[in-house]
Amino acid sequence: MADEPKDAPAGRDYRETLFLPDTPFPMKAGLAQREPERLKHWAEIGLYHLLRKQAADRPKFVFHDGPPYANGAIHIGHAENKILKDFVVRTKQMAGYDCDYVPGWDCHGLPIEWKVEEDFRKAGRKKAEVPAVEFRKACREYADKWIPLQREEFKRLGIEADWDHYYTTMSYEAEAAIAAEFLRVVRTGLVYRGSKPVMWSPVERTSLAEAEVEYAEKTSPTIWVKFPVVGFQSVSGNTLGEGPAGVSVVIWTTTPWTIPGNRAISFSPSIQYGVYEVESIEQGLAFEPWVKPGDKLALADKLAEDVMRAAKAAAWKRLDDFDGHGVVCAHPFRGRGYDFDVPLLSGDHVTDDAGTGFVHTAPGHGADDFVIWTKHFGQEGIPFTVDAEGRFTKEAPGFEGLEILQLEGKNLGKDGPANKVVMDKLIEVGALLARGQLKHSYPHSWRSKAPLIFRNTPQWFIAMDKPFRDGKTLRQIALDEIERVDWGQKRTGDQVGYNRIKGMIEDRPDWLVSRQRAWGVPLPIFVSKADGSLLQDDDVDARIYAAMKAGGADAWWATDAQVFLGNKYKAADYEKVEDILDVWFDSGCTHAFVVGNPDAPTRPSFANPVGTIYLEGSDQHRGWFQSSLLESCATRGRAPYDEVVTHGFTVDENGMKQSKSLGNIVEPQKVAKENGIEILRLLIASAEYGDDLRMGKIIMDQSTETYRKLRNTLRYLLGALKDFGDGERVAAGKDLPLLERWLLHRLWELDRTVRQAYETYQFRVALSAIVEFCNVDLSAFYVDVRKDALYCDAPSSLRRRACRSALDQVFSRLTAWLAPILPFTAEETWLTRFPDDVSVHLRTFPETPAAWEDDFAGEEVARLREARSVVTGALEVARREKLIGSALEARPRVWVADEGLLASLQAIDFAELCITSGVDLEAGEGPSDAFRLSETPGVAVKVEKAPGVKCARSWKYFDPATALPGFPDITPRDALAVQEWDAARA
RNA sequence: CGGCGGGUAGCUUAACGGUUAGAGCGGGCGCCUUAUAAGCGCUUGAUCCGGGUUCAACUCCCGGCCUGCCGACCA
Repeated sequence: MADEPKDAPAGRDYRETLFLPDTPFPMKAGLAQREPERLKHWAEIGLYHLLRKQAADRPKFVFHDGPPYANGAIHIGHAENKILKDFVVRTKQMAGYDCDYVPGWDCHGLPIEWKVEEDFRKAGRKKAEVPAVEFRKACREYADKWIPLQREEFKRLGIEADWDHYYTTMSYEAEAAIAAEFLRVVRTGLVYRGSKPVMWSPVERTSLAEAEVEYAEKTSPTIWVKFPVVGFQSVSGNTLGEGPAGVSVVIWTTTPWTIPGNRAISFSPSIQYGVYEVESIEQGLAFEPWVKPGDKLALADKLAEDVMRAAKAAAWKRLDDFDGHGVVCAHPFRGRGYDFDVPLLSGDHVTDDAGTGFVHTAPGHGADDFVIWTKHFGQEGIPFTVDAEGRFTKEAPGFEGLEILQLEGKNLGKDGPANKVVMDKLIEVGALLARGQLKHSYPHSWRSKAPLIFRNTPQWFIAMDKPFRDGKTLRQIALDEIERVDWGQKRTGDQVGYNRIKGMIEDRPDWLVSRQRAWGVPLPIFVSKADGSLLQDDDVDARIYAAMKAGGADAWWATDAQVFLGNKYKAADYEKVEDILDVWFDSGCTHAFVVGNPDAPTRPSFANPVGTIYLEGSDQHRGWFQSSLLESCATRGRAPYDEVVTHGFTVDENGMKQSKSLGNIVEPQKVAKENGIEILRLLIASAEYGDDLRMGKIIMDQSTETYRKLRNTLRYLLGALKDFGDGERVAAGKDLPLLERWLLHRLWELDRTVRQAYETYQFRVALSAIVEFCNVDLSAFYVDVRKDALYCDAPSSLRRRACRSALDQVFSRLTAWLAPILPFTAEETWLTRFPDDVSVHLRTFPETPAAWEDDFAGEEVARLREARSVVTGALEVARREKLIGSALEARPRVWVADEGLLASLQAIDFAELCITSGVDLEAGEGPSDAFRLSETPGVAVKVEKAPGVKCARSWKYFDPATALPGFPDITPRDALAVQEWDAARA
């Protein structure tokens, strides 16, 4: 083209003289392929270490990673969690902190134990036959297999972290630290031995988790048993009048063997009870019923008839109301070793749907039973009536050694003699009212299919309500700390998280920390056989810690007790506890061995932080938030965090839980492969993540659209800023045209919005402000208006230089603000413009000069845009009427009633704003047939066709008489630009 | 069943006891062909249901429906 004769006045193709956007930055992102390449590049330049090095002197902000469980491929919930964490870490880093991120894994616990057990079984070995050390080794290997796999999946999400120095709860160091932490708790005096009924399989001699239990049909005996009333704890409120003489409270149960364990009877205050007297019994029976005329029975009114029929009574009458409050009964076996009182306790779990309305309560053999008993009497008085094999102990006098279930032979798992002997004894003492059989759903082991029992077992607890530190209890300290911590108020402005954790800590029972399992950290304690006290000795503790640090938790089992005890104590005098710790205790200790004490951080970037944050799903109020809080309050008297941020869960597009059976699972790996992970990151950033996060095709498509818009905006900026340099820059000031003053003002506003939103973890607020700015302010207005100047003005034009200077500032901020959310695209954009720079992620958010605040420009342009919208509306009508196509074909006549607005419009090039080839401004209301918008009164528009000829370069219509010599087919402005262009290439 | 949340256009969301419930995306209809698998304009479309408080309710209260999380050997 440059070879074309320059004196050819007309017909010259001016296209090459335009400054159209020009950039190698592709419109199509190709995220799925490019993201892995970028990750590789970051790994090669050691971005993580560059970040640490660069921020070494900055204030430290601690982000402590809650460890996911090292089992299975990551799912979308992991992705949401890790991506939100990444947003926090990156925004903090770019806001000027040193925000280190050490990822971790939770390794102990049942799920892995199950898997490993299954592997052994497949290899033909039962768990009981596998030596503990070998079993634990297999568990460790199992976890070790998953960690690198999950790590790679997390990396693929674009998470910036110290992936080479992650923590695990099963490292020898961690296991030793966890044990040491527990010993610290022991020193507070909060650890005690109590008991609790658990699901127990006598056949397998083990406790079971709820998930190991399945329910199956079983036929059980049912018995109605009389408990004679012997007195009252309080005389108030009873309506028996003449007293308790001769009345029996009747209970019903399907487990006769639990009668020796009975310690109470539960009733409901909302059920009507009465005292019923038997008048006659059924005749002609093949046996003699146990019920006799004259028997006085307390029963729920609604169930009295059922009971009487079961007992074969023929006639009865209701004597009086019966109120259970304060009533005390005798155990049916009173005088035979069961001489305690059996109180009636008021409980909400009691119903009158079946039975008698009174519930047999054996606190060692049922969950409800245990709860109601401990509510009234604590751990006192709960007997251990059944041993590990399901045999009665000496605490069931008269029944010692009897089996509940058969433990061997063909009838393994069938009823043993216990039920029958107990029933015979009840008959013998005259306490049995009736009996029968019932087919019902009953818990069984999912492994052996044998029936289960609830069995009271000794367990270790951490006391919530025992004063220990400055006279305060663990519950009080935790509640005090809850007041200090921000539970998301900063983000949401509500008290939901605070209320939730507070309610849980207020209500929770003592912390049950012992488990009868294999894969975990032991309770490294010795119990005195003489008095049951816990051995507390610094030297012993030190030996335990050293051994575990060198050999892991295995050292506890592999080492002879005497080695730990040293010379001071005799192993024979102590019981070495074999239980393992609740895995929640493990993860509750991560603050201790990952972040460390303020005075002994595990790494420099954790020293003296200005704040510490935990961010997890809201289910962790029950889990990690709570266990970390309690552990740290017990050992350090303070919460391990200053802020807790929570998120909801990922559900499908209809708001339903994602599950395999519903087939509505979105896999992050698949998203990365098909859409690119930035699409997912954008989706998460645009959601109110405190609520549930919906995932589905429509939402992904929308996120893709948003991505396109952002990418195209960045691409346009790159194209428009080609070869922009400091020499061209126009500083902010009075010289700046109104539009650029306005644009900088908008950046100033956005800067505040974005910073504050990031500061309060409201990524959605920041992102929507950015996206709206790109759509509404930049694309649909500023860029559209300034395109003419950008493409057609001479490079020396102040207008064009001001425009490019302002766009340069836009570029600087957009790339920074988007970097935490779209780390790949931000990097691609930044390095496209500055290929010699290292990384956009080493930047901080650019400071925005206070001088950019320009309320006048802000309001003025807002007014101009209102007037503009009347014109564009009018143009649309003209277009429909085929008067014009392109806006440049029009020259609207605009009547403005408001003098101030008219002056504003006259002060600028309103035609440029409307992208028309001219505009005629007139004062006044205008003719009645002019176009108006009701929301913008006082502005009227009539569209007229632009006169003149179409400029061959800028396509604006102009008066050819004004053309410069030699350039008859383009406007004077274009002629100057072409001259400049030609001169530059002469 | 109990505890704690959520329910605003097709989607992501804003709003406040008080104009006509705001925006972006999408959809529809056009324009442009100088951001072109782009850009511009116009347009469509919503407070889960039923009561109550109030001059006024998406907002506060009660009840229902749907839905999510939690509910001691699951993490």
